[in-house]
Amino acid sequence: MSTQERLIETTRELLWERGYVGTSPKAILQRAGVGQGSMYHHFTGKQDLALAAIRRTGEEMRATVDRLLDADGPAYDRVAAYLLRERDVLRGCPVGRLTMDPDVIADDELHGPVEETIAYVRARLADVVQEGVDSGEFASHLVPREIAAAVVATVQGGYVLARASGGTDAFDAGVRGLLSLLKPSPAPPSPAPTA
Amino acid sequence: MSTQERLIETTRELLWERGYVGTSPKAILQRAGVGQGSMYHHFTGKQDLALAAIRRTGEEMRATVDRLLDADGPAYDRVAAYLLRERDVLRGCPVGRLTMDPDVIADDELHGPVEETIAYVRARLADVVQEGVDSGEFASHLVPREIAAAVVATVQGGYVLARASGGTDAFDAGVRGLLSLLKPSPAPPSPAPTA
DNA sequence: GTCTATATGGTGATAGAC
DNA sequence: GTCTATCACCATATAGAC
Repeated sequence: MSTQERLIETTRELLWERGYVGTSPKAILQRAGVGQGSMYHHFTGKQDLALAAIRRTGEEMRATVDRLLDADGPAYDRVAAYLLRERDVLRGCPVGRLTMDPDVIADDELHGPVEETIAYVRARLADVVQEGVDSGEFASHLVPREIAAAVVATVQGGYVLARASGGTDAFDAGVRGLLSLLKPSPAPPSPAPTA
Repeated sequence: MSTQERLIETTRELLWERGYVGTSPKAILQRAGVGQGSMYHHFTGKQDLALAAIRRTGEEMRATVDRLLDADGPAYDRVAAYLLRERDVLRGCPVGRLTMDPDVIADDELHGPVEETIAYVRARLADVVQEGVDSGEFASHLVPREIAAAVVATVQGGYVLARASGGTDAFDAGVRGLLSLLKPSPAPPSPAPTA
């Protein structure tokens, strides 16, 4: 792996662990095993390097969401796949956590990819919910973009609960709670499910 | 207000805005208009001052939750009151945001009041949901502590969505989405609601 | 490309005068 | 109680040798 790659990957790790204000160039260089000169050769500074790292993390997340939601099957199952996917719960969301970073929010460049990534996930989930409403799988009074927001919020907030309590149970509880609310009723005998 | 009070209140503000790693003693002193000596007279250091600030913020939050959930009325209305209460959405949660702070999570003293406060809110909400299940207001298959976790997570995650998008709409959407899922069905004619 | 100085200002804490 | 040194160390960036 090139020096530049190592810098980006190490920055991604540290941004995830400690956020932007909590990550110093020095810490990145030490963990990457790279000298200071290399970083300022490939990037203009901390912000520029963080930008490359955040963009890549955003791309990765969008790809993951695509993979989960592009699957076949009922809308409920795809939403459930998103909610139940394997996660490093106690580490939190590498994109979402940046929203609590004052220097990220204050910087349009850094804020951009964060905003786009979260918006993308919400939009893709809203589409799936819309399909579920259209097919009669979900109640017609449900508003897809509201349900999508609730789904993403449950995940993002689940990380908060998990980290607050020091365990993953709270995350799982929130997800199960939401799924229990979302689950299509046991379906009265048979009003032609494939209609 | 005493110097000590000013320090605590200013620290609460800065922890809310910038988190623990993003807040320096110097910044606190400047905003509070206090010299360095005063801080080290009243507190042993940054951690000690932050602890006082976090404890107070936690107490305040527990009091707010008590006020909202102790009200009379259907469980749904009380949960809705919690979800719909006035909030400074774009500032996020002064307690929840600390869970993303690596130095808070790594420090048992600082972590303590954060954990207790979030656990308290979840427990109080779970009690309300349990009442709703017991009274038949909510479906019997719902698990109170799971619904409570979903409710708190929706709020905590709603802040993330709001800050990511730079507006409060996403928060409101998530809350409305959850409430639409939670809302007791329009109630078939009249199976004695006060039974 | 990568390295090691070097520089300026911030961080977190202590010392001791008033 | 509050203030102003003072301190050792870190943060971020630049300069220039190799």
